[in-house]
Amino acid sequence: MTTGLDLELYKLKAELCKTFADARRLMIINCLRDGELSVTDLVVRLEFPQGVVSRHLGVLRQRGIVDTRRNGVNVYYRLADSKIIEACDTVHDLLMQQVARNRDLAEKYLTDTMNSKKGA
Amino acid sequence: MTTGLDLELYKLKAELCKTFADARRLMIINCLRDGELSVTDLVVRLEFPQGVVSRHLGVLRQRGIVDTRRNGVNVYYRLADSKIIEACDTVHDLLMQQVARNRDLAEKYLTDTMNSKKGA
DNA sequence: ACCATATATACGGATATCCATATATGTGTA
DNA sequence: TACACATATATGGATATCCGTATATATGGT
Repeated sequence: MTTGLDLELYKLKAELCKTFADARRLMIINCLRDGELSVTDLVVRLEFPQGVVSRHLGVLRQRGIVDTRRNGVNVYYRLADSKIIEACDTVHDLLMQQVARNRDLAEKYLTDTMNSKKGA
Repeated sequence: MTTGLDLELYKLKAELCKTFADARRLMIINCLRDGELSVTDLVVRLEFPQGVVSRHLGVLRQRGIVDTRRNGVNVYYRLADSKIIEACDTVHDLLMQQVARNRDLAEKYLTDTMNSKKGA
């Protein structure tokens, strides 16, 4: 059977998710949504220490999320694949869905506790 | 400005991604794709130790990815939101895209090195 | 060659994650 | 109550992640 290979596949997917599992990396990706930016551009916009920006860009580069182009002393980063934006948007939608569900739950809970004091 | 709030938003998104950033959790989610399963069902299918399955289910439950239903001694888990499957599929597509890109790079590299020995 | 700027990496410490095993809890039944 | 089964959690250790700071490297200009 292909059980062993399946595990490998899921490990790769998990790696990919790990790449997105950091708030600062997500912010960097969002900055690159509309086109390439240099490291300094990102440092100015995000106000993270330069070393931090570079380190996260290194992670993104290593995992194939961004591509680079050097122009003189500057290095410009851009998203490697339009599907990355799609993935981020899906995460956004999912989060919004969760927020909505939580709101509904909260409302339901409050209503229930007003009608009868069984809630605890 | 809304900078502070934005950071919170990205932290939540990162949390969400972290939930998917584990091979075993992704395998559990995949098992639940076609409907609810009990913990024992999952243990049998995945052959992880029961404690491991329960722990990961706990993470998924806590982060709103799965809902539960108890029937006697059994607890049945199901995906909380159809968007979760969508998200997993997007990750799958993204991974496949990366694999394709790597293959193209490999081919290009091999071709280049066959045509001229400049490559190093 | 030397300097200034842009970018990348190395270091040490704090925190989080995951695992395997063992144990606790919860539920139905005799 | 006592027992069996299903599920959840606690413990301790190994590994990974992230940060801030400091330092290294790379490029272009003088």
